[in-house]
Amino acid sequence: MVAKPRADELGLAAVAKLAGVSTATVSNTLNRPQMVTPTTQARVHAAIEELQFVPNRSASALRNGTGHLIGLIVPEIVNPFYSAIAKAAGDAARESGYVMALCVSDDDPDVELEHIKMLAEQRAAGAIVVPLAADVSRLARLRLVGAHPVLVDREWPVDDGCSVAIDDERGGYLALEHLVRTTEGLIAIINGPTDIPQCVEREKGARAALDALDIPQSRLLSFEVPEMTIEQGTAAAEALASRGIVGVFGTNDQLAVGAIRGLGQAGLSVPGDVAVVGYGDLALAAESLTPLTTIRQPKDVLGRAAVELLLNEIEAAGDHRHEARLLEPSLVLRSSAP
Amino acid sequence: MVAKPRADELGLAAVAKLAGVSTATVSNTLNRPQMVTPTTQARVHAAIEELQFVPNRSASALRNGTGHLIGLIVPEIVNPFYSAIAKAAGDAARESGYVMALCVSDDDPDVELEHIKMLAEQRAAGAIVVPLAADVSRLARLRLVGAHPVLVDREWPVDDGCSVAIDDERGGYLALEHLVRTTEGLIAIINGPTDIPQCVEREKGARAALDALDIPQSRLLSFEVPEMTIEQGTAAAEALASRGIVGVFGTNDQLAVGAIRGLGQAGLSVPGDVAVVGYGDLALAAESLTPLTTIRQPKDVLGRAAVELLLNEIEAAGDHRHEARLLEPSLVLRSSAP
DNA sequence: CTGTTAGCGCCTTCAT
DNA sequence: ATGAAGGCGCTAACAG
Repeated sequence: MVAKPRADELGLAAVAKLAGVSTATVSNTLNRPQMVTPTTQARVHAAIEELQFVPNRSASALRNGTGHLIGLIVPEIVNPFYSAIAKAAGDAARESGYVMALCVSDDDPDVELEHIKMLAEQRAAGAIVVPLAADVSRLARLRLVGAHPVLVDREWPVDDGCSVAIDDERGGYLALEHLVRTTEGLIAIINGPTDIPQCVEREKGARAALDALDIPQSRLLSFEVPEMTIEQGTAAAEALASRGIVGVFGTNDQLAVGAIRGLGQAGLSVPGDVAVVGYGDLALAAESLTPLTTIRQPKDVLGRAAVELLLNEIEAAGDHRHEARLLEPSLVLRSSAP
Repeated sequence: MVAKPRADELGLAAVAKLAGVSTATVSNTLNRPQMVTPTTQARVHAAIEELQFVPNRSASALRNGTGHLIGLIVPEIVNPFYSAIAKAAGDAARESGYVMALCVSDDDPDVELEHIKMLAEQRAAGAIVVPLAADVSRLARLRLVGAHPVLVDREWPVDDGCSVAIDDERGGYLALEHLVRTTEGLIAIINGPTDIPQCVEREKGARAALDALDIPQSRLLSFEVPEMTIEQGTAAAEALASRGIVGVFGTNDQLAVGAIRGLGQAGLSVPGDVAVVGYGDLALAAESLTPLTTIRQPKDVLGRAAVELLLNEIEAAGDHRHEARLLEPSLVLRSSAP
């Protein structure tokens, strides 16, 4: 048989040779230590050290059909909500020995699809997806090559995978519950477009709080704005100022911060005349001139949970029940609505 | 010869069989189209479509010694500066067919090292690193396995790789030039700790502007704070308010926004009594109650340039001159210092 | 322009 | 507990 010149010089074979064992033993030492005598392990590790051996994951990925890569597909990354998720998911991935590919779809379905293809080509073990379109069928591509998709902030139309989300209805409930309990009079909800599911859920929760506390729905005035920005919040509050409101629920922190400004410009003080509650607990909320009472979303828990569900699914041999986890938001009290 | 049951059913071989060509032709159609007759290409593509064939990059990575993965190592991601870089780098990577692994070191050298190891194991083609420690020798691990490290925001001690950075001295120069040209009187620079290189550079540039314009250094008062936060900016401005200053240069946007608040609390108006310039052009700057004049850092250019340098180095056969690129910041005029 | 063939480095059954 | 050997899917020589 012809000798393999390279294999003896680098790679697992070289380690085996130096340690005086076979390649299988080296592989076992690395992946199933309990199958190898401690003494042998020590010899192997010494050889690894000596040769500066770095295992080649492409090779094991090829051999095993799947590797230690997972993908995270998000619409944006320059957005504290998503970057917090990315941070948490990346930490969890690393702790489990996985590398996390960052895929920013930039609100473009074509880009999202391109990322899905690339992850499929890399034979990623799975992907955590904050999907753009209601149509999640394109994620099927991933299943075709053995990658497991996990949804964030949306559930599967048919029970076809794991998902994690934050209970937006509950968040809306908490916000309004606080406002009605601490004020008497008209409250306005400044909300984004109704084609954003989160906006609908938050308002639904807000109105549910009214019902639960036996308060007429007429106490809550809806005000819809086209964009969820500070400017729109300011404009909305200026329009609302003359209506005699005592409370404002901005369905994200930008709207709420804008509302505080608009109220101020209209001569109303926060929280003296009007209490304001936001949603999201971005840095913006704490850093605002009058710190914002808001709904905190457990972004880190969300990110870690997504990875956890994904790894569960990967490691589950064949028996695996998909799981749809719903996380609880919480109220953070600050000056704007004490 | 014994038949290979699997290879005929999926993978490149199956495509070859269906298209009635050899595996080499399929490979060529995919990677060197110019070497294949258009007619044949069409047949191959039809077969690919038909079989829903997804090439396996682990296999080609193994074969080629390196794959289509690059890493981005950053200290944080929940920070608009780094997330903007990540966005740009990720876009550039995707456009070139690379997947980008996000590695957040969380200001921990051990975590950074762990990421380096993992990228080495994956045989990443390269890594873009915003390094933590002054010691970049650990990046050598990457070179050992054929991965090319590119530094961001720091140059190589010895000319041993490519790097990109933003000219902080120039930024400081621009900030102070603007302040001295639009005011008359004492200016304060509120700066972070001198062990942060960027802080030193920015102040150096600020003082260089004074020299260049023949203004005595005594017109610029240095004020150092332990942390570059809004709170510290506020505190600094309050302390400075009684000194009769007419201008403030906050060496990041947080300090500048804080300064505006502190000045306001001391009864001084911005820009009426005092002009304020920040640094960074974060969303915070534009969204501040009095929008902030600041120094814009070309974060997107930085991210794309890093990938460009990296790919240049990867694709350069053997002849490659390392490049250290320095990017120009610019002044963005807003209300705080018109 | 296209076909044949020999591994890339590792893992895992099968034997010992 | 350890050794031997085949092949994962693909590419780059070389032949034709």
